[in-house]
Amino acid sequence: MSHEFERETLNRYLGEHNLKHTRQREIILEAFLESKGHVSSEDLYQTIRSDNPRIGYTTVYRTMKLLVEAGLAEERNFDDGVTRYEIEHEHHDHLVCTLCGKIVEFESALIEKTQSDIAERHGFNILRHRHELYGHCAACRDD
Amino acid sequence: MSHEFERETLNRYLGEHNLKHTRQREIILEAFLESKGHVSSEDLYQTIRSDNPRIGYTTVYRTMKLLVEAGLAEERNFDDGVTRYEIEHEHHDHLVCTLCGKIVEFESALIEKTQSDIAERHGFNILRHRHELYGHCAACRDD
DNA sequence: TTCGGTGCAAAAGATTTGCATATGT
DNA sequence: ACATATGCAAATCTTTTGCACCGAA
Repeated sequence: MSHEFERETLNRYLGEHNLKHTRQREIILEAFLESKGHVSSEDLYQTIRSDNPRIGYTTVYRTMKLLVEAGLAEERNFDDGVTRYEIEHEHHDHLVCTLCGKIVEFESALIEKTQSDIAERHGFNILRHRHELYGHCAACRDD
Repeated sequence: MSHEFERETLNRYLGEHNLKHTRQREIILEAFLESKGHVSSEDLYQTIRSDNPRIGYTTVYRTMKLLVEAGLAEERNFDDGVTRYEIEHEHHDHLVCTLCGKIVEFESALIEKTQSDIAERHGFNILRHRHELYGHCAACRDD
């Protein structure tokens, strides 16, 4: 899947919301799509900076929020006080290595089902959840 | 269970670590134990303030970290940028109402087991995890 | 007396906001 | 032309630190 599809989604969103298609937004979307995911606005700002010194970090922060609004990005927090973004795709949770920072995605229908049961039992209507397992990955355990 | 037990735990900890037993620490521990749990340092500071205007918020922040060290408190974060503390007790996770802020604890052996399996499958050695379900509680859904 | 503790003010770090200017449409 | 976007600086917000003074042991 090329990036064309994503870019089109953004353009449609911009059009539908009276927002302008700017060079900065294009550059930021590009950098985001090319990232491995789980990048912070600061990461993207640093990456973009070298080729585009005139771009402001404020614009990156604002644009990432916009991408979330547009449904292209999803916000994630991994307990280190930095907001990270990943390309929106099917629901999943994360394993995080606290030594090297490696992030692995996982998904469990059984856990999802159990969550629903628990929520129902407590009368809650669940809108979203966070589920993160923190520890040491195989590579780090060998050191 | 009275608070005497907890206070003794703190005193033992203080003694074992060459730390002093101060009036402030006593006041803060008292306020913490009397809270319903899931309180922030700021919450405690405000509560304590009325009776003890001379206490500094810095001391509250520092003391809460100390209580965590001592094993009396546990740190929690619920996505609103504020660190909360609860009285340390058996492991559990949380349901959070995003409308009224209500926090309900839950525990599931099935989920714990599934988590272990997933971690093992990915070669991770899990040290801790976060699992929070966000939504609307029964009371708020009725409004 | 001697360290650790406290309180204030200032610093930090991530993110947001005010505002004058620049730029899509 | 007009409304939105940008970029810089300054403001926020929560938590941490530096430092002179205080107080427990």
